[in-house]
Amino acid sequence: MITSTTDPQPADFADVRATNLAVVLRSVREHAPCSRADIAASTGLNKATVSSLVADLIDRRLVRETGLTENRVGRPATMLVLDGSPYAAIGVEVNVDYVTAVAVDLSGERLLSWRRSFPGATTTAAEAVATVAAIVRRVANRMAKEERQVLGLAVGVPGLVGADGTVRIAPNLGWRDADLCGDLTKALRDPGFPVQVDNDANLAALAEHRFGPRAGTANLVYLTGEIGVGAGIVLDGRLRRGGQGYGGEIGHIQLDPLGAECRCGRLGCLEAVAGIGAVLEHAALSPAEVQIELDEVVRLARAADSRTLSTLATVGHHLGKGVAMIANLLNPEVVILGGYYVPLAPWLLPALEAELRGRTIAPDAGGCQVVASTLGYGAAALGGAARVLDSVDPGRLPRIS
Amino acid sequence: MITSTTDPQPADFADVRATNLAVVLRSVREHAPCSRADIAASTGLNKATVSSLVADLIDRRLVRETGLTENRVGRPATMLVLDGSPYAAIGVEVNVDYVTAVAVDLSGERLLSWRRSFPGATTTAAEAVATVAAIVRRVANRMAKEERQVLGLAVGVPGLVGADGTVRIAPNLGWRDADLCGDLTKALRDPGFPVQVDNDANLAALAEHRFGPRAGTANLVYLTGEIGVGAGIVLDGRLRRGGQGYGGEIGHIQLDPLGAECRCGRLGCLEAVAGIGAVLEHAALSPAEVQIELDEVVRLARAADSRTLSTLATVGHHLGKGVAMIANLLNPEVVILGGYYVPLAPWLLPALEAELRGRTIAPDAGGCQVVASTLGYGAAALGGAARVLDSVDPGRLPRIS
DNA sequence: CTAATTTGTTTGGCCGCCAGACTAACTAAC
DNA sequence: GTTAGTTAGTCTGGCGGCCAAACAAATTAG
Repeated sequence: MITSTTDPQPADFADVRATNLAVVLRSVREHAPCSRADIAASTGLNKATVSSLVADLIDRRLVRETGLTENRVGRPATMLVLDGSPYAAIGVEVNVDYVTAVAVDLSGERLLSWRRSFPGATTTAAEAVATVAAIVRRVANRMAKEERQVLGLAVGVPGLVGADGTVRIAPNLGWRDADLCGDLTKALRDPGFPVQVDNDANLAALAEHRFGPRAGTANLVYLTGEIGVGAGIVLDGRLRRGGQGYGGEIGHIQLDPLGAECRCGRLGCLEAVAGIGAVLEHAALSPAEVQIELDEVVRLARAADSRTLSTLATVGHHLGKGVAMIANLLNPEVVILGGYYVPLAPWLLPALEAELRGRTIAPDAGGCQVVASTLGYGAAALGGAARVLDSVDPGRLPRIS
Repeated sequence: MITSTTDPQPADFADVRATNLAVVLRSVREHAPCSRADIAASTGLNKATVSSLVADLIDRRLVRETGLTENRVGRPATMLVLDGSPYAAIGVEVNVDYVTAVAVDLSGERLLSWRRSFPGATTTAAEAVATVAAIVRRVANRMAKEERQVLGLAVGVPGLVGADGTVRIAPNLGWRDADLCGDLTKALRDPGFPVQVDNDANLAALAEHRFGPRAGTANLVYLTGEIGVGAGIVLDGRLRRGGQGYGGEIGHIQLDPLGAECRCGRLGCLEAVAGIGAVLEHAALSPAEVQIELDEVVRLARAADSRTLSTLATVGHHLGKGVAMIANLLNPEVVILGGYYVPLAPWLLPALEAELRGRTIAPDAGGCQVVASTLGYGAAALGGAARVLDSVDPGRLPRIS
């Protein structure tokens, strides 16, 4: 049955068509290369209907016929794949110490992936807008050169982002009430594509949900391991933001009333006792510096330096407390550690898992697995692109025929 | 656009029809009494379509014409209301100290509401099945006498309930791996209606979502204040259970590493430091006894007994920590305190709110309001009925014409 | 070369929504 | 009391999209 997520809206034929277009497009994405007959079989749609829908998608240049078929009995099938070439989606992540930009095509192929150092903590929102706009212009130009139409841009920011794309508070960037979405649109001067802004953890969760090794997992939580710690929550297959869009703010939940002081002024926040700052000796600012310190920590851990191992175990235990909260409250299938947690995962996970299993009421932690992200540092930016792709409504794209 | 929650399923005309039937039914429920023209205006459906859909619903005895109209210019309208009479939904809550059963009609009118003491802590699952079956049989007989068809039964239990209706663990009842749903179905011997089992907090959240003063709020969390504490989480308009259905287990999240020992063996669980047991002098077993103690606490609080006020403030502060976690992670519009918290709310809320506001990163706690439930002790049972009503697919009910 | 097999298109039918015309029933005002 | 105005609900025809089934196409097996 058709179920609308919010207020039930009446349906008509256009909806049926749009739904089925999306179904077929998704089927191609997941099973490519595949034939029309395969699609009909796997979706349950009639062969004739699939033919019509595929023709529509080909008209819109979302799908392409690729050569013929294998050697087997019967008429050879014309295989279909996503047509990556005519479109691109751009994702950008602004963080405390770096900016990342990626562009992907419809099939999720990464067209480019840039990362540059960025003094976020000392940059105003207005300056950041200029920087991001410059990067986006360069990406857009590159896409134009490849004759790709840019479908949209989504920017991830570590902070509270309202539904309208306004950054309410970004503690680690020092921004308040910055209309990033509006200003960026203005700075790009009629960019010809929609601009969205979202929380970085939300976008990273989307990236895992679409591109990660556990893609498609209906319930997953992504934990950013940047200077700040945030959670992106996917439940029942969709990102959940809460009423005002401020969900996932796990970083300032108190884990230890006697813990270290957090930059937010409270004591023992998860971010303070289990953030990357609790691992590194002193808070470095440039990603290069953080990277150097991080490499050093990894080296020491490999060398079984006892002080390092104990620090990492402590952080792992604290992180386990946070993950246990998530597991108890939300019971996700997977919790994914991202950012700087990734290289440290081998030493964090044992303590984390012990804590998790000891603190969850459900047996075996409710089946909750904890893994390190494999998407690299650009997860949030990639997630921005994923969000753009998610918002592609196949029925709305221009027809060429 | 039509959006399916899980894997996208193809749509056809039957789906359009089913969707629109549900839209019209819901419109009648929310705006009753109303005319066909009202429905067309509020849903955007064509007048002709609405007429056809309404005729269908009348055939299925879900909707009834009720007299004519007021005095105003133009042709008088024939008003429509939900036809409560032919159907009933049954909800039951099994808890540590009582069992509640309610039956409601389609419009949510309570047909009956029973509550009886029940020694849950010393009762095996098998005995409970017999007790519940007996109650349900009596309710079903009563409904049969009123010539109502029972649409279904949902039973709420304080514990982990799997997707198949198996009670994995109910700590406060002492049950493990009880196939409550299956056994109950067997005990009822071909009841002629579907039987579901769910967590009590989940059902109570559904009750608030459908029948409470904040009905329709897209993001709300219900906190049970029974012997145990659990959360029911509604996000984006639907109950979210997580991967295995074990979400909402907030009761055993550690709030205070130095806190009192919980019956689960850990220290400082929310349930131990902010459950009803932390308010009452000693854990009483029968609801009558709990009620007497509770009344005494309320009396003392009214009389401004300093020890009582300080106890309630402490519990309120702890509860505030828990609610702050929820607000930070999920950003709901409302958190509803239920069960035994309700009569204590006037003294709990000030401390709770102070803690909440101090611990949430979003300004003004992300717009999160905390209120006491007004649905009474039968919230979970009522929610069971709500769950049955939610699963009513208007297209599936028999046509009479 | 024929049979078997599989793909994808064509045809006709059906169903449900919509727009607009039309009928129905009432109020208001002259 | 008659006429105009207003609102409710039904009827008709058209359209769009899905489906079943027949058919055409392209290949392998024997």
